[in-house]
Amino acid sequence: MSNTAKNANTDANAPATNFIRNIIDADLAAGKHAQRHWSGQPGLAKQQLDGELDAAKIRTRFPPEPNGYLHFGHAKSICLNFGLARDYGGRCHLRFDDTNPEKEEKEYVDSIVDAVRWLGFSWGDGDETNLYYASNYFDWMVACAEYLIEAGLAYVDSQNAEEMRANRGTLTEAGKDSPYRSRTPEENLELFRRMQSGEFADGAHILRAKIDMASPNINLRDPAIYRIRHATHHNTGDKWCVYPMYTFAHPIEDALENITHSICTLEFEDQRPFYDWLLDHLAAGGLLQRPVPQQIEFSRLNLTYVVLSKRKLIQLVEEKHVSGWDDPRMPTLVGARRRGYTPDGFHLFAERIGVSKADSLIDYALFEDCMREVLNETAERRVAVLDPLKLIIDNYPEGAREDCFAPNHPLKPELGKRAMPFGRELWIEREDFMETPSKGYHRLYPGNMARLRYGFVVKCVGCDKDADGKVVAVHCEYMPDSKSGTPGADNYKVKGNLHWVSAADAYPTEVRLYDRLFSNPAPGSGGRDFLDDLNPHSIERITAQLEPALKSAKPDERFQFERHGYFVADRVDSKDGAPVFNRTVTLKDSWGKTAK
RNA sequence: UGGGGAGUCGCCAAGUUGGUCAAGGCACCGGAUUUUGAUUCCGGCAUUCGAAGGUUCGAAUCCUUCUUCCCCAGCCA
Repeated sequence: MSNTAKNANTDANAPATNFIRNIIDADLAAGKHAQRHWSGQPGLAKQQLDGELDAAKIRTRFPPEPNGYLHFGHAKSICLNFGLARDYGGRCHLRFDDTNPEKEEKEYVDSIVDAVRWLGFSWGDGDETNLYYASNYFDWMVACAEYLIEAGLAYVDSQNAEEMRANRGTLTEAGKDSPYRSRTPEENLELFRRMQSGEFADGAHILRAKIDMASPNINLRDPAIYRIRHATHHNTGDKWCVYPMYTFAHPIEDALENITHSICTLEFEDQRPFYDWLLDHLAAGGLLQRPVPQQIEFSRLNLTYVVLSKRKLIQLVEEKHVSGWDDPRMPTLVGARRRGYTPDGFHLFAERIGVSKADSLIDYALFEDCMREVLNETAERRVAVLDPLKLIIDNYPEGAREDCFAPNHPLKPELGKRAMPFGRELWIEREDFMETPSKGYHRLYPGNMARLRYGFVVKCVGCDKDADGKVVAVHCEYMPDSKSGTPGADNYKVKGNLHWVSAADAYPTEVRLYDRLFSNPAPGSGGRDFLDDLNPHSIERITAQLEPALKSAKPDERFQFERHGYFVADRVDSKDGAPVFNRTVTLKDSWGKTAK
C-alpha cells in the first residue's frame, strides 16, 4: 500500500499535523539546522562555533515579557513551543523578554516560572539550563548595534518623538528622511557611546536602523532600535541607561540562543522582513551563526465568553469585578489552577484546537469538554448534596446506622470503595423530588420508587410543607432487601437513581458554583462595554452537605461530585480539615436541557 | 487609497507536487448499554471548499476578477 501518509493522518495517536510541523519536517529533511554549533550557552557566532554540533534537533522558545500573569492564550503558545521541542528531539527555552525596565518586575518572573512548570514543562536538564533573560544579552546587543552603525546601517536620530511620527508618513504616504540620517558612522558611533554613558536625557536621541523611509511596510521605515531610558531594571539594575526595542532585541535573542523556529503570533508578521534584514546583516558581519532563526506566525487564541486582552484583564482585577488574578473565573493560569482545571486538560485543548493562521474563535464548550475528559479519567467520585432537602425514611429504625459502600472510581475498581454512613434521615437534592412530576421525570414523586445510589430502593410516600407551601421534607419507605451489593438487590428495577448524604454525618461547607464570567459569547461586541456583558451569576456561594469523607480533602484535590460535576478543594481558602470547594465544570446534562 | 495576512460543515481543522480527499475533534440529532438522565458504544451530520468566470478528461487544490474579515503609522511587546 502506498497510502502510509494517509494512514498517518487517520491514526488517532498521531499528533495532529499543522503548517508549522510541515515546515519543521521539511527543514529536518533538508538538514537545514544540522550544522549548528552550540557551546551550551547563548552567544555570538565565535563562541558557538567552538562548541559541538547542537544535539538539539530544533530549538524553540517561549518568550514572555515579565509584566503580567500568563493566561489561556499563553498556554496555547507554551504547549505549542514546548510540545514541538519534545516531539522533535529539541529544546524549548524559557526566555524572559525583559527589554523594557519600566514595565517589568521580578514578581512576574516567578509567577511565570511557576505557571510553565504547572503546565508540566521543563526547559532543560535539571531546570537549571535554558532559562534565559534577554537582559543578559545587552552587551552583545550593543555590539550588534555598533556593528550596524559602522556598516552604515544604523544612525542616531535626534528628532523628538513627535517629529519622528510626523516624518514616518502614513499608510498611504511615504515618510521623509530625518535631517540626521546622513550622519557619518564615526559621528553615530560617538553619539551612541555617549547615549550609553548617560550623558543624555530620555528621548534626546535614538538609534535607528537605516533602511527605507518610503517602504510600503511601515516597519521598515527606519525602525527605532535603541532608546535612552534612565530606569532601574529588575535584572541589570542601573547598569544600563539605553535599552533595545523588541524589534531589534528579539531576533538577536533568538539567534544567540540557536533558536531554529521562532514562533509568534500573527501581528508580528509585518516585522518579519526586519527580522530577516537584521539577522542577515549580523550574520554577514560574522556576529551571528548561520543559519539564522526563522520567524513563523500563527493565530492567537480567542475563546467565546472569555476576554484575553491584558488591558481588560487588568481592568477586571483593578475594578474588583473579580477577587484577583487568581480568581477561579479568570482565564489566567493561576485562576485556572484554583478553578481545578488540569494541565493535561490544557494539553488536550491545545492539541484539539490546532494551529493555523486563520483568525478563530474557539467555542468554550470545547475547552470544557477537554477538562471533563481528563477529569472523568482521573477524579475520584464523591457525593455532595448542593441544594439539600430532608428525606425521612419512615420505616427505618430511629437511631439506627449502617454503612453503604461506594466505589471511588467506576472505571478503576482498583481504587477501592469507601464507606458512607446511612441512616433514617438523609439529605437529597431538592430537584430530585417533584410533588407533581413533569413528563419523563423518573426520580422521587409520591408513589414512585427510586434507588438511593449505593444504598436502598425507596418508595416515595409524601412530603411535608411549611405554611408557604414549600416542601421541607420528603417521606419514603425503604426496601430492606434492596441494599446495593447484596443478593437480590437488582430485583428492583427503577429508573431513578439519586445521591444522598446521611444528615447525621454530613460535612456542611461552602461550595462555590462558578460559571462563565461573561454571559455574551463575544464580550463587548457590537460596541458595548465588555463589562456590561459580565455574567451576574458567575459565582454562587452555597452551603452544601457533603459526605464525611470529603472533610479530609487536601487543597487542590479534585473530585467528581456525582451527578453534579468536577470540584476542587480551594487551594487558598481551605483550612486543614475544613476544605471548601470550587466547581470546575459541570457534568453534561442532557435531561436538564430538554426538561427546561 | 499603501503594505502584510486569512476565508473548507454551527465552532476548530486536515487537505495545498490537480485525479474515489472533502480526514478528525467539539457541538448537534438519533439509538444501545449504564445503580452518575454522566461515561462508554454504535449511527447520522459539507455533491461542497468566500463569490463569479476560466484552464483541464478531471480543481478545495492552477489562472483571472471580485468580495469579506484581521494586522500595521509606540522612543510597547
